[in-house]
Amino acid sequence: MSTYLRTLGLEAASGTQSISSARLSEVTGFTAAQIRRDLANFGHFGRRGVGYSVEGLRLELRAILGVDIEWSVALIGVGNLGKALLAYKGFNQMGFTIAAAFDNDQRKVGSTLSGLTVEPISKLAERVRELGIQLAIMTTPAEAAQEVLDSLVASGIRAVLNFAPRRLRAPEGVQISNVDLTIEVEYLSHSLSQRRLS
Amino acid sequence: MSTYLRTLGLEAASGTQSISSARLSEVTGFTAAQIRRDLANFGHFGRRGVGYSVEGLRLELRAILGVDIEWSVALIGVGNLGKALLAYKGFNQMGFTIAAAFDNDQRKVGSTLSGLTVEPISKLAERVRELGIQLAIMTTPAEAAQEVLDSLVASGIRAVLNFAPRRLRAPEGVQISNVDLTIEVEYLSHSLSQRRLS
DNA sequence: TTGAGTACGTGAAATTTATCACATACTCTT
DNA sequence: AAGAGTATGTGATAAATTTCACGTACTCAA
Repeated sequence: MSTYLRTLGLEAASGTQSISSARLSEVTGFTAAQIRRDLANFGHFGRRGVGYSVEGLRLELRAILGVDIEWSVALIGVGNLGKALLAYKGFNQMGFTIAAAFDNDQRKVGSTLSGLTVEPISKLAERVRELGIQLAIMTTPAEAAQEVLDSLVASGIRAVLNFAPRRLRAPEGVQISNVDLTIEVEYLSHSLSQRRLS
Repeated sequence: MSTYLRTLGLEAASGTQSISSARLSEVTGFTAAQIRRDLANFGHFGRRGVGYSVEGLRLELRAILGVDIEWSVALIGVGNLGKALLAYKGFNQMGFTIAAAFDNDQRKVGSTLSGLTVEPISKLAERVRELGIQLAIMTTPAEAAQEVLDSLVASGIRAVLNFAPRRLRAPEGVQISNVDLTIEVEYLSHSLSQRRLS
């Protein structure tokens, strides 16, 4: 659904009013049937013989993805990856505002990055409450990850995007999404290796 | 398979000789049956009644994933994300060496980052040949992505990891893996939204 | 108004993926 | 040596996902 929304953004920018599943298929690479099925799952957004209204579908998808409202996000771990995410405009465009940044390294605490002052992790619970943060992005070292997650859960956060290469244990009701950058590269090296053999 | 390999690394570090699918299941979160199926797909690595040899399985998985040899990688686009990836040690640990970094921004060309001098994209084909690069990571802006990919393909690269939020068109035989950081966050905001409704 | 063209939505079929359950094979103790 | 315990590998089964194919609904031109 994210991909569809992004594609619709491009289409809207180029002035298209209406779009068919066939056209979406061309651009996104999914099959047309797949796209129709996906969309029909959430409601009847299209008109037969016509297609989908670009603007209408954008609004629907925004609501489905929950990006029709602004989300406050905490970022924990201001290493290289953390800094990159802080500066990354894609989140803002999608309605995610990184409202606070935390790190345990005394040398980083107090410094300003992309307009945010880095705070110590001990302030986490307090700031989460103050700023109404519901979502966290973890870019901590693997060793610290579980401990940080426990703090996050304790402060009431219920959705976490984890970049640390470690599977985390969280109580029921806390949603964790893991991103492992090396997995993707390994997939490529796997297919290159396979190709070599055949 | 990547996850299994990473888990085995941890187990090896803590001195375990042999590991069962049940134990792997605990740590990785996949079901034991799933793990056995996955592994059996590539060969008979385990011993009944005993389990898998941690070291033996690591070697097998390394070979399967193609990380039993060193890969030379080119990085194109030295923005924040590019810098983060350059400094990211996970790639090195897995046998990926970023051998060259490229950018089209004149202000960046010539600067040194993580021990690499940034080169202009015009040098791409030449350097790919010289360094035997087979794999590229693209962290360019979306607008430049397709053009850069075409250059990469022309210079003989056949596997690309793309962080630019745009679906790329590549000829048959060129493997492209897309990473879109916002998709993961949107998935979380989607499930938070759903939860609110119920 | 009618007919040709377009394109969604969706049952049905096909394919893929995951789970179950157990025969097989190994280890260790008595 | 035998029996109890453990754990793989894999047919069979179940579940999920994708694709096919077509009825339905809309547009436009003549």
